[in-house]
Amino acid sequence: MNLHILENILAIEREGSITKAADKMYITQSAMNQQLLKLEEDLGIPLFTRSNRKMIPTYAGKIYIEAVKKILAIHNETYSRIRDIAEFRTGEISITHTPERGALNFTNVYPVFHEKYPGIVFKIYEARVKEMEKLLLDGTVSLAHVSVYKRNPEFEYVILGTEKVVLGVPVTNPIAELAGEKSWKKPPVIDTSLLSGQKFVMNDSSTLMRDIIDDIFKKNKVKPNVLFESVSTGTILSVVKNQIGLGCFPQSYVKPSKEMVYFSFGEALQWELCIAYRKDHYLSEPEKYYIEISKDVYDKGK
Amino acid sequence: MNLHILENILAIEREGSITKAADKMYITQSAMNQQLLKLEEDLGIPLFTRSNRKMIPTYAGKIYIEAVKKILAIHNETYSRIRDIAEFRTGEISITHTPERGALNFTNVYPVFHEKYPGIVFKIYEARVKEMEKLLLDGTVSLAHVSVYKRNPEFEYVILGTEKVVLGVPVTNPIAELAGEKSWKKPPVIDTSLLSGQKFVMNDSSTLMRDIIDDIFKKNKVKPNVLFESVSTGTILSVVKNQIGLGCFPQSYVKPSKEMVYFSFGEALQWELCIAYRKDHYLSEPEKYYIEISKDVYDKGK
DNA sequence: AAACGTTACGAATCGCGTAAGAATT
DNA sequence: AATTCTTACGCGATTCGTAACGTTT
Repeated sequence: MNLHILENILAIEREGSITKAADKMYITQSAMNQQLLKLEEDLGIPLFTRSNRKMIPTYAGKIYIEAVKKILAIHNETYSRIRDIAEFRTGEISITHTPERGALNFTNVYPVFHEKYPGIVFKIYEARVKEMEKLLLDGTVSLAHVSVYKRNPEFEYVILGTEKVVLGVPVTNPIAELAGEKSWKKPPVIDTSLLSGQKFVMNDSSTLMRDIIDDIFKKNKVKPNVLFESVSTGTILSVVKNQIGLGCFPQSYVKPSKEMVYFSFGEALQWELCIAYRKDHYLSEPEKYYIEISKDVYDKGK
Repeated sequence: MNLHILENILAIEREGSITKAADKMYITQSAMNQQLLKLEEDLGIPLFTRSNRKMIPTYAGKIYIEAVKKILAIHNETYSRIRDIAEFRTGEISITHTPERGALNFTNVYPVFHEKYPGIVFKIYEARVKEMEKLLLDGTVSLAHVSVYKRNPEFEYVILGTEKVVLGVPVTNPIAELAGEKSWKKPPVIDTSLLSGQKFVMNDSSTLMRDIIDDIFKKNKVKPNVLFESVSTGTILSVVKNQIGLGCFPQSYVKPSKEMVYFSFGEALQWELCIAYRKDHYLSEPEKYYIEISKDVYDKGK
């Protein structure tokens, strides 16, 4: 059944006549009549009482007409919304990032983006790196701000930059002497054999960071003394500053400090900061633009 | 465009695959695919991103799907309502009557009616007899409880009974002596020549009653002295009882009274109590039933 | 005679199924 | 090789317009 019949029914009611309604809708009386008769047959009840004077809706007709009005209202609104989307005037970019990292990046990128696409809203999901893959695969999210240690062949990655993992050591720890004056500028590579038995505030086992650290410690046969775990990089930093134990965090958190010094793990321990999306995902113009300015903002930030 | 596509779109989303959705909906993958492609072409934007893994709704797709859900909800509700109407389980009878008369009849008829058709509601319009014709003709109302003095060829009339017009005369008026003891049982016919110059409380000129009285007075060259007019039969009765003047009202208001006596105008002044409807109006089963029991109730009331 | 709804019929269009193609796993 | 979406093509159903018919004013 053709959708036009819905509008035509309303026309019949408005005009009070099949002939007049047909004229208004640019079809023949015959077609209009056939549409109405077929509809009435389908419903099993007349929608109008035929009077030579006028087409008058029956009780069923009134109910049907009310429904048609509601449906057409929804239909029209939906079509104009979708037309807006097609023209990038409105839309949604769903993106996921980790609680600590993404928000930072996002607040720098968003104002520039909003300039060009004021109608597009971001739907932000916070998730650990491991969960992000699920969100990308099931379509909950189209983009993910992610630190990549091991790539997944189902995804495409746009590299914003690389970041080393840094080891923070309290100044009161004997190891700290090996760091030199300006370790915050260029952290020297640590001799991992020194780390066995050291007290550590570890990243929570839900984090990618923890996987990576476990990985490198296992390779180098380091057995750390884990005091406790935390998902928060801030907590880890403050534990180190308070001379309680050693901790690992991304390079971007490094700042000159009197309470701690920094070491790196060399090339072995670094990851890529990426925006990831499914290989089969069609990138919309706004999404492409978001990725572009993310790269720009990251480069300027250096 | 076939309406089935709406349900099919939801199936594609649910199943995450055209093939599976097609199986569920008992059509071929090909047909399902063609429907989706055509719809997407019409909208000018894809509704799903094709992944070998899954069909994932795009942002536009999500919006479309939401709209479809709303539309199908309205559609289903409407169809079940209309099915109920077709089977007389629910419905509406729109009827008009005069403020004084109809309500009385209606309260007697309604309980019996409700027994058989509990789902049918009455939509009651109060109107003067003269306005009733408009309401019937424009379809606002399908039935009218009406007192018929002159028939209209556009309407069909079901006669419930006839009713004479009665003249009420205060006992203190000299004419009252002519009435005899039990005028409330059988009002004697008045000699209209006695009425010229008498004080009258007249029915309002919007009423059919007034037209009829004017008619008969003109024929008999009676020139009444009109004190004032009222639409309310109750007012007229109380004026007569208070010995202020004479008044006319339907026979059904006659009761034994110490303050007034009754006369009739003979055969000349009587009308038919009817239920009227447009000749081209299709009477539904409940409407037919309502008319039947109206007749029954009227007959018993006598 | 004019206006309007209904019906008959042929032509154009639409929608579906079969079957083959293309791409991915 | 198997699965899934896409495309080609032909058949059958649907829909529309022309035109005639029936009824009312």
